[in-house]
Amino acid sequence: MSVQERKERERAVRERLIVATARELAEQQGWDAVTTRRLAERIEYSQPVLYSHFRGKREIIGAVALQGATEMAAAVRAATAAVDGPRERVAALARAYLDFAARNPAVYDAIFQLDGGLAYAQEDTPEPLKDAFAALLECLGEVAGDGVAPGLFTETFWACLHGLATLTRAGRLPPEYIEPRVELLVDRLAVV
Amino acid sequence: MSVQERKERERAVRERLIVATARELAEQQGWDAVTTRRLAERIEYSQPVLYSHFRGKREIIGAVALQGATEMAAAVRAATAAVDGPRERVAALARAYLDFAARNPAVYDAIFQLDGGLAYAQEDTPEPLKDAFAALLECLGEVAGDGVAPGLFTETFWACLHGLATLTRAGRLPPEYIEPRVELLVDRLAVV
DNA sequence: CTCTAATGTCTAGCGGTGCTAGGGTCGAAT
DNA sequence: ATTCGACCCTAGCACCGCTAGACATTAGAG
Repeated sequence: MSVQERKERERAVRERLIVATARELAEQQGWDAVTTRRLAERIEYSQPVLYSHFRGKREIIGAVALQGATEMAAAVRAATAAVDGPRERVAALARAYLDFAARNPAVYDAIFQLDGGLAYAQEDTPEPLKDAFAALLECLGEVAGDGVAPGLFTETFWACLHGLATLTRAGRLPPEYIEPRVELLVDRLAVV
Repeated sequence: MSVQERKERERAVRERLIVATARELAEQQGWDAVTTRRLAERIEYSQPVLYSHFRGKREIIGAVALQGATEMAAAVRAATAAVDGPRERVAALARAYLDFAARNPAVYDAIFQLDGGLAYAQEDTPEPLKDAFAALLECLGEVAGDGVAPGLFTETFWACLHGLATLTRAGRLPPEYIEPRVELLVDRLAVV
């Protein structure tokens, strides 16, 4: 029995190695550079090994996305936990979100831009994704204002942050003035 | 002289055919399906002909993006021109924007998601892109409110719309409730 | 301890991609 | 009529995601 357990353990280690390597490579050189050949070479196994862990490249992206979503939820909670006052808490959330996107562009893409084969906004949505939304909801639900559903407010606010994050990173928006844009969003959207 | 002119005319026609075909194919089957081989086949020329018009696939995407930006600017202006009152004008703009994105997903991607090799938010930005932003600015600048620069306000509002458009289309947001989200955005962000 | 069977991995290859070199054809100008 | 140059196509490169089948290596039975 112990032999089988050891093998499973080793397989799990290797699977984590694949995900970590894919993420690293994506952050270093972009997702285009994450080819199955290069990835296989970096983990020092042949290509087919990747397919014994994942159905294909898409699922690898999905695995990175789930890992990233967990981290993002933690980052948002950490940034908002110690802040007093709903207005400042929302501002802290917005900064933490945009900061995460700027510091982990490839991971952010995996979560929100690329096709990782994940279900979104459904009941079979993976837990990390639901939890990331929940982390936003916990903070943003407080400032939805009367007559506005917290979920709807959270979705809308989130969409605004997402727009800022993606347009900034894609060079569609000048990268300075991030802070005043955040201020504008928070001041106008959040009802304190 | 006339012969040369005719040839130039024919070249221009063919170039438009390439762009139109690429766009059509992208809207029908997604940008992934727009390969140089398929595109060449559809225009009934061989692949190298594409490269006598464009440096590569990226530039073809860029050409579709420019065409789309022009149309989008026109759509926004048309939707807002006949509307009275700044608040309703902004709401009309938002709906027109999201409607354009929903009706022309591939074109929207070409403009805002994909790499078409275009410069954004710089002085050498192509005119159609500048004009599309100007179309937004004309309407949104009115409702920036005191102490907020019209440009900054427009960028931020636009980012919100972009976030809604992309998240909705990527299945990250449930597609119903588009209207209440727009109402929320307009009511809170626009100062009338 | 040996042999068999199964597990795991690798090599090699398929059909596809974006892109390009080089040869050939056809029309225009002399 | 002939030359010459512009134009386009065939064929091929290196790479992609993915997989079939050969090959070790190891586990477990006798």
